[in-house]
Amino acid sequence: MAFAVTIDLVVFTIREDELCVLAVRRGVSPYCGRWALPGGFVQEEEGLLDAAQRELAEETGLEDLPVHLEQLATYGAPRRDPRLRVVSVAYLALAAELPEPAAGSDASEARWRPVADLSSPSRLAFDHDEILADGLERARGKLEYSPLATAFCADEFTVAELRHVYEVVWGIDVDPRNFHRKVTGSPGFLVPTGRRATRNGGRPAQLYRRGEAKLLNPPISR
Amino acid sequence: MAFAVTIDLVVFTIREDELCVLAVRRGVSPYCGRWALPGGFVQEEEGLLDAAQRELAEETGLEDLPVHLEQLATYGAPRRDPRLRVVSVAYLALAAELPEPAAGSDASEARWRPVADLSSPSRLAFDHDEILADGLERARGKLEYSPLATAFCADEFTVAELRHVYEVVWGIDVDPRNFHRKVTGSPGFLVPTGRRATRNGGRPAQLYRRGEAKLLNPPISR
DNA sequence: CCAATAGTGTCTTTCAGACACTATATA
DNA sequence: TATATAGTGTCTGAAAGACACTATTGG
Repeated sequence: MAFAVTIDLVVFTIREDELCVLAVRRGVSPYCGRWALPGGFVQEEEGLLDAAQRELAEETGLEDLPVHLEQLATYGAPRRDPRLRVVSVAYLALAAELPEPAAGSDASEARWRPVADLSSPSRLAFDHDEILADGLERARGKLEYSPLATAFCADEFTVAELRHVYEVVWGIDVDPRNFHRKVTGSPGFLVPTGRRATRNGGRPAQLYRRGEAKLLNPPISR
Repeated sequence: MAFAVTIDLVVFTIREDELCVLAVRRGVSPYCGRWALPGGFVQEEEGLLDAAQRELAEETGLEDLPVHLEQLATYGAPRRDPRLRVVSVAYLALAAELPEPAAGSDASEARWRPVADLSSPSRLAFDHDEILADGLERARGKLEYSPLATAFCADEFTVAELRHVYEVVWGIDVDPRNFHRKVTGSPGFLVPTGRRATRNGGRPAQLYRRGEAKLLNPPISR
């Protein structure tokens, strides 16, 4: 039995206080005209992660992206693609704010779409609603016990910017004082650069870079 | 580009104070004679989870197994199988103690092997060392914040038996008093049946069944 | 000066971890 | 009786959450 194997990407970023996902409008059948997650076929001599990185570079138009990329899950229901039997390996990517993407070969349009606009009966193509929901849940959960939130920030960032990531992804308010104490007290999470920045008036904030820590203990609870 | 798609199973159980994994000795090339994880090809009209359930039933010889089964990860390095391009979707299964398994069609032998015996340079076939390691890490992590440990227990079990699961999987001692307070105080985790049992002498213990809770909050920390 | 944001200190409650103690079975 | 295991109570230290307070900028 022969299968086609594809990669689908759930790429999140934060733009203007909203969690956004990279979406493409399909220009070919099936689901022509419908919004979908970006993706494509795995090539003959290509590993799965390699394929995900290639697709990500193609869709965003950028090389050497400073993004987090991890495998999410694999979807292979017999008729998820009406043309042929396709098994799709989904990857989750988190990126700092990027420029508006360019449309790829088989997409008539590519855009950052607020995740809130794609909920419920928004009906992405194929089973992409399910993949998006799984990606969102993974991202939300991982913020708790990993330093993943820094993947949404630029190379240098303030504690307030990092806190903003949590607030947008979780959709709740976080106490600035307790958050500050927690993240600056978590060893290896943040490294002060010595520089300071004034972003929105008020006292200038210390700038930080991601630290070496791979796990947050204790976690930050939702 | 055509791929073969397979399922590989990481099936854990606890036997005689040891965490064991279901392993088969390969009877055909490649890796003939070597130990491997059980698995097989996904059929034409079969979903991935369906295939995993079918393989699990075939390998253990039992239907309607009361086991936990979840997708683990997907492995697709270009030359992980020397014969052809294979993408394998691995599933993690956790089961209460089961009888010694029967060998399948392409395996000369099937056995429960202690995980400790398969560490380091044990060299399972293909990339199965990596899959096993990923499965072990997933199982260990999930015990912390989910009621998954009950999947290793029979339908009715004592707090001591549940504690034993944590001790064997994590390889550490757990304080019986604090553990008892914690799990019985976690709402929806355990449901007392009213029955009692004497397993090893001493005061008989209350018997419990799994509750409805899908998440443990706060988690039990390693 | 005031407004706004950054960052610290302090109090209360909750919970993990250590462990003494009581309860109920078998030999 | 002794012994083994089940289950409860209590103390201590760490950390979460609430929030008063100080610090440093711009207007």
